[in-house]
Amino acid sequence: MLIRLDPASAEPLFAQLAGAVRGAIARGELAAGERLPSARELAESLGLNVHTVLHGYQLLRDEGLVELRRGRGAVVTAAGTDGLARLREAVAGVTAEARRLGLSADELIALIRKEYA
Amino acid sequence: MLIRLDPASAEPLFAQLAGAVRGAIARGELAAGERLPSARELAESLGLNVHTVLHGYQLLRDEGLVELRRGRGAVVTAAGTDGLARLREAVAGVTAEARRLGLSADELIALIRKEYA
DNA sequence: TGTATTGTTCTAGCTCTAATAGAACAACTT
DNA sequence: AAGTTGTTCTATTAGAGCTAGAACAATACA
Repeated sequence: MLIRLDPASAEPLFAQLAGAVRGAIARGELAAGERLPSARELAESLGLNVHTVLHGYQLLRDEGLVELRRGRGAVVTAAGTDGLARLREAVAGVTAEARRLGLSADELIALIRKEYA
Repeated sequence: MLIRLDPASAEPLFAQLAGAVRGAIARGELAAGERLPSARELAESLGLNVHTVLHGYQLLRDEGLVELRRGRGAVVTAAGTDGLARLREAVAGVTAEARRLGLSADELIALIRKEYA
């Protein structure tokens, strides 16, 4: 799993890291049960602080995509791997775009219904 | 044009302001050539600092949505409408993906609302 | 032309978040 | 039993966002 981070981006490093893992899961590059590198390991190879990596991992845990256990590390959950993950990314993209355009949830949903009909 | 800001949001005030104007343009509430309130005026009515409003205006200018001129203020440009087209494309992509996965419109909308919350 | 309006630029200070750093600790693996 | 790994704690640094005040330059308009 290749991870590229942009320190100059407005998006925080921990969020970029979480996004990279999220995308890898969505694209099927990471299967359920698979282990991510340990935080210390990944921090070393990315030139980041351990806390920054753990921050990203904890974000993924809060989203239900990975499980964190001491001594074992971060493991991809089964819920994170099905086709819904891909859809979720698409949904996130659309909502972000809609938000960026200042649209409310209802306004976006009106567009969706129109498109679905 | 009604503008609502949430000071508690993680999104900066200047970005929220820009988003509101952006949405109004996308929805056709603001036509090309129309003038926005002056920064001092809008800052007063929103309870913000002039610099914060100008920061938002300058963001819109960098995006090509408005033109800024001293003595005249912020004027909506003609290029202001293609953002909506981009959103429409994204919406089409998501609905296609959802259909492919066998989701109903309501199931998709549930995801959208969850994402928007 | 003269005057008011409006964006531009500058300095300054405050607050909060992100990121780094080091350390001790608890749970799990082997 | 020993090593690995996430958890928690305190602390510091750097930068963004916001506010504030002032002076300035270009435009609009009477």
